[in-house]
Amino acid sequence: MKLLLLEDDPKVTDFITKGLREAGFVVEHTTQGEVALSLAQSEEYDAAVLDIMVPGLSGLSVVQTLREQKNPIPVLILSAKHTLKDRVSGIELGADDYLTKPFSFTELLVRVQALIRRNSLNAEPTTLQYADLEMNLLSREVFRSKHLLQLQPREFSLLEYFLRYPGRVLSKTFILEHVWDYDFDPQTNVVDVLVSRLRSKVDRDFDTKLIHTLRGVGYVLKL
Amino acid sequence: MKLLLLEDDPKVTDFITKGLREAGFVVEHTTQGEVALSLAQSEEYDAAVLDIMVPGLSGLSVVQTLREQKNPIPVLILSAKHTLKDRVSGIELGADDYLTKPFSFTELLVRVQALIRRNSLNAEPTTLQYADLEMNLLSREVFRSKHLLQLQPREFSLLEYFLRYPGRVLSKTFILEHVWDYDFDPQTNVVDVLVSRLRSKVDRDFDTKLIHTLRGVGYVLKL
DNA sequence: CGAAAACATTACAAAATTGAAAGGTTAGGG
DNA sequence: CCCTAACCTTTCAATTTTGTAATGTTTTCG
Repeated sequence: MKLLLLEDDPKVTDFITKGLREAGFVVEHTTQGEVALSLAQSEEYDAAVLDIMVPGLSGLSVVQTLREQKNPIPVLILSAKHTLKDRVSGIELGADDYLTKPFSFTELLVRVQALIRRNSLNAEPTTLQYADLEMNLLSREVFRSKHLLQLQPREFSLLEYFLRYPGRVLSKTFILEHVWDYDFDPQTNVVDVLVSRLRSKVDRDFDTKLIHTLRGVGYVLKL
Repeated sequence: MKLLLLEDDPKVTDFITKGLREAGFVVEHTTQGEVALSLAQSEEYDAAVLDIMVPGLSGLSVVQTLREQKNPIPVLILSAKHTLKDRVSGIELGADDYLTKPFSFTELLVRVQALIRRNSLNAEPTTLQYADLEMNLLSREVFRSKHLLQLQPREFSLLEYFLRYPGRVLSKTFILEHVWDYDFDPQTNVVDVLVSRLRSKVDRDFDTKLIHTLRGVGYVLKL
């Protein structure tokens, strides 16, 4: 785990780097915002701890620039002031967390670790699966037991909802709202037809059925 | 960073866990394959180090099961034997790396760190962008300067290739091969038509054009 | 048990997407 | 400067996808 630290106060720097290194982080340190920015752009770091008040480019400017460049590196802002205004603008500019001096080292460590963990967990899934059903959202391929299913866009969309909410009943209203973006009843049986079509591809050729009907309630994906 | 270790030899266990903990890893240890498997399934670990020769379920079986369950956790296999056969079967079953005893601790550390880093870097991107063009592969939305473009499937596919190879010339043959999966010339101007349609959505309403023609060569996405 | 409601399936029609062809435009070599 | 090849755009037709409606089936409840 590699961290980037932007801080100009030698005492604070020493205190932070020592602690973080003991905790197993590789820490790269600089006192200049410009350097911090170009280091962060290398995309080699797992998180950045930036002090607002440094000579040259401030920590806030660094976050701002990084976010403009769509750089998702987790950023923790350090500040001597603890005015609400600063806190708000830090978060608004794209920082993930904010800590005001003075702070205990443990406090910092906990937050940094939380940021890194959150970051890796928050990644959107690219595949959804349930039982032997597998959907790859990037390639748009769907497999049931290694067998490729050829789904139409609407069918894909419905199955995506089933897979995002496995075991949960999706009402017809929910389906109309999400698959079609309708907030009214089209007075036809579109949903029934779509479910039927999806079933013919997902369930017809298999013994264990995955799409079940709950009369008067909706449909569920379950074993 | 949390690691899972499957190892039954107390001396080796001690040697490895101490070193890894000093290097900042949280190490969870077990001597039984079954336990290792269920721990790995919790998806809380950043990597697993598995010894092949342990009582009960072997390290190889653990990897195999994990891979069958599509668990992408990076796995390093440890083995006393260094026969080619073992090495091959370990990698074949889905392990990411292989180390034979005896080994130096540094050797192990380097490999584990490499695995974790590689894993987080190898993640497929979910958005592609170039200049003010932005494509989200998961939501299938495309924006140019915050303005949503309504692309058809074929248009989307072509633009995806442009964005995956920005600045690189895509020949008509390349496009036929990738967007259509043709390995022959259909003798019509489908490619020209598709490029024209894409341009009308991507470039028509904007001053700076992104799709350029290279007469006799192909098309490029560039500023 | 029988009627009504909810659901399933099929067939057909409408709409959207894609491919082919034709005609116009541009660029570059002779 | 003209001719030709490459490219661009538009139009039309074929195909694919989606929506509607009709008909058949199942379940529930009096």
